[in-house]
Amino acid sequence: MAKRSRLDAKKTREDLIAAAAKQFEQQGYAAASINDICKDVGITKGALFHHFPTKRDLFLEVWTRLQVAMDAEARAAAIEARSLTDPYSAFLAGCRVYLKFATRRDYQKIVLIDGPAVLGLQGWYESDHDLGTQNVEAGVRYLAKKGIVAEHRVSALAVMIQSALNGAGFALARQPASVTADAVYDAFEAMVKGLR
Amino acid sequence: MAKRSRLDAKKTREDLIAAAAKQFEQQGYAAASINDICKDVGITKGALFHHFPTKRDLFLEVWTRLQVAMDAEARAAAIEARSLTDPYSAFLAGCRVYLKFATRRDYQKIVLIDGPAVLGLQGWYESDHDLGTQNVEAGVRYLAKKGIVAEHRVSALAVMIQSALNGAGFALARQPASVTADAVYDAFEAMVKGLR
DNA sequence: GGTTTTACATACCAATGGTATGTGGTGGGT
DNA sequence: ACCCACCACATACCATTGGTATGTAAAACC
Repeated sequence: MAKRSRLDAKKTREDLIAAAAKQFEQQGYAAASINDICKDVGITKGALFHHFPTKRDLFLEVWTRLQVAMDAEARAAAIEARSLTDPYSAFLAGCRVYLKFATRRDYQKIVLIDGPAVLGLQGWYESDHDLGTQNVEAGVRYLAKKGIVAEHRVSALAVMIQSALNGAGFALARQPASVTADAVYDAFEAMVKGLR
Repeated sequence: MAKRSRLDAKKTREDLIAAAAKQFEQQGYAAASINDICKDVGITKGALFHHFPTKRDLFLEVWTRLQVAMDAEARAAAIEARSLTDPYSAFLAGCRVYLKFATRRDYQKIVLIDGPAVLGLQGWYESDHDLGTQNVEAGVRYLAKKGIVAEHRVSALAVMIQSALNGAGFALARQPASVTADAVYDAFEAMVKGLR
């Protein structure tokens, strides 16, 4: 039986993450089977547990990649908007990206739904990979510096704004949709504008 | 071995729900063992599966009871506030109760964290037991009737307001707390007031 | 008072996440 | 060029899990 080189190992790992992401999205974390993931990749459990010591660690990897992707896109959007217009628009651009991710099925199932249950309260908040929180808080803090919102409300507002975006994403995923993406974004802007 | 009467069966069922609630809160749904719950009550699995066809059904019962308790308290507070002052204060009183529940450990773990993962998107939204959503939406709809918020934003705002309260509850439970309950109230009221 | 139904207990099952161990190939050191 | 440690898997196995099938004594009903 052909044993693989280090380069192949990296590919195996990537395949594993891709297969896991698919299973976690489609079946949910609990229903996603380690055996099924291995079958998808074409390896055995021994290989999987060689790359990831536990199912939770595999999930964490998938979770982190989604968060990093969201972070990158949000930062890029915010930076572009800031150079084109003003920092306030930049903040809204970041929120728009966040809202876009909150409507994605994989992001919903993995990050928003199973994430808290699998990683726990600690994992959710203590992890410095919770980039959504950091970005939103940075945005609100900037608004405070500009005098748009009160300084002492920054933390509380940031938490609530991020949660509002999460909930909006859920609402958009509901079938049949009682609200549209445009309506949500409109309402969100109205809410943020009211903070002045 | 003494077989129980129907009155004892009711007690067994209640004991089962109480033990399950404790386990679900302390261990989380996945880690909570059916065997442990049975051991707590002093019965066997046969009895448990006689009362609840599946672990999920047992969880649903615990989940529903929490939702009903929250609903009752929120309605009572809103009704009292409305008779004392105005409908706007009544809405805030209801939100205050919701926020209080969102800081409770059992409500967080069972309803907010494990709830979506166990019951799924369908169970979360399609269930007519999601009283939190219904109450918040009713409150916002009333504000719209009074001209405080735009009519076409009712649904979107309701979802975001409820999620904002959820997130605020989590933040308040975080150790060490980066925000206080008063600060959250203050920020929440400022956000809602801005909607006019 | 005999029959049905209720409220459990007992025994068992397939599947799960995880572990312990085996093994062939690869790469670095000399 | 050779050796050997290590890497990347495979194989075999395990305890525990949620769930089922069946048994059974007591209660409820006609």
